[in-house]
Amino acid sequence: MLQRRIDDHAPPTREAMREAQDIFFKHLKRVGLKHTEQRDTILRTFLETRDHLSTDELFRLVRKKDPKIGFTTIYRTLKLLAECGLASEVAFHDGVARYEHQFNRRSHHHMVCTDCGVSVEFFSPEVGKLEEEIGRKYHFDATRHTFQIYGICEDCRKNGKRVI
Amino acid sequence: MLQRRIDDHAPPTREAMREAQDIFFKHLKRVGLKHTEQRDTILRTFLETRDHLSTDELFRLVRKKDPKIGFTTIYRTLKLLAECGLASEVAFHDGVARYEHQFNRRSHHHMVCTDCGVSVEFFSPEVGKLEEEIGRKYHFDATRHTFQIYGICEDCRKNGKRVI
DNA sequence: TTGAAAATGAAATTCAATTTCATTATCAAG
DNA sequence: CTTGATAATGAAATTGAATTTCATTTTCAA
Repeated sequence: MLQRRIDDHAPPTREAMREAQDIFFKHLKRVGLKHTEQRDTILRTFLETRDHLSTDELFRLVRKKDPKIGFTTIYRTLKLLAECGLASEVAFHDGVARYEHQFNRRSHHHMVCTDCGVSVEFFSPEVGKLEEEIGRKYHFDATRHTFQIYGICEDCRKNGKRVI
Repeated sequence: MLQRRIDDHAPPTREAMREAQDIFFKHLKRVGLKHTEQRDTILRTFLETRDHLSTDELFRLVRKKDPKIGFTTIYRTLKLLAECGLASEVAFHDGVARYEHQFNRRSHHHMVCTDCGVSVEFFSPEVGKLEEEIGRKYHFDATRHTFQIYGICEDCRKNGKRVI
């Protein structure tokens, strides 16, 4: 399913980029991995997006910058980025894993159109509080949550049922 | 990943069972499908559980009652049950789709231990309100939501890191 | 009773996710 | 600088849940 976003998109500043690279390479050092050209290219490409990218979609973007970088490396690098908090997985239940970058982003959630796949971000601090509260109540060490709302967007409602 | 639940479990009354069967067979009729022995057995088996079952797990349970029923029929019947609201999919992100029955169940959410897989239900009416509110704000016709909290349960925290 | 339509289930297929492995690159120590 | 141990890379193979196919059987309205 196609994955547009209807929110605005500010490209990262040079400074933000350097800060993110710093986080990534400190993480690599910490877990005994190496700094490579490929990982850097992938990180930079990823930060320039604000979409919800599947591994394959990021692969296509990275390929424009360096056609020699393989799918497997994208796949593994996304896992590393998720490990150090620069990326997070968003599960929209359309059969593929998607990632969005989390650098300098406010905590947010998504509402997804089940017809055309478009998503909107929304902000809802209550949900974070709920996580903490419920965790405490049931003696879980709550680490994260997922919250998505599904429905039909205005456009799809107007245009009627899609054929494809 | 194994999927225990730590909530209580009341088996369905004979009356509840009949009511659910009624909903299912009315649905079948409505969409022009037929009433079969297999579908009835699958529904009854499903209602007797309150776990979060993968298709394969339900298949194993059904097989005890009628070893001739195949996996494919379970798979298709679960989709039908979801269509008429008797089942709903719960995505715990452990790589398999799970279903829980929704008949005579209060609206609830799950908190899942990322170590051992155990889950607890919790009740949080605020989340439903939030769905409605956000939908209105962004002009979506909101139909459903997913909300899960992930963390480490008390047992796993005490026992330390699992080996398996 | 009957025949058109649907259901069944074993097997095959699909496809994203993940692993394998031979080759290449990184980098800390000398 | 070397060097060599260790990790990274990427093409290809594998995995496994989800889904489809298809020949046969069952359902049920007329």
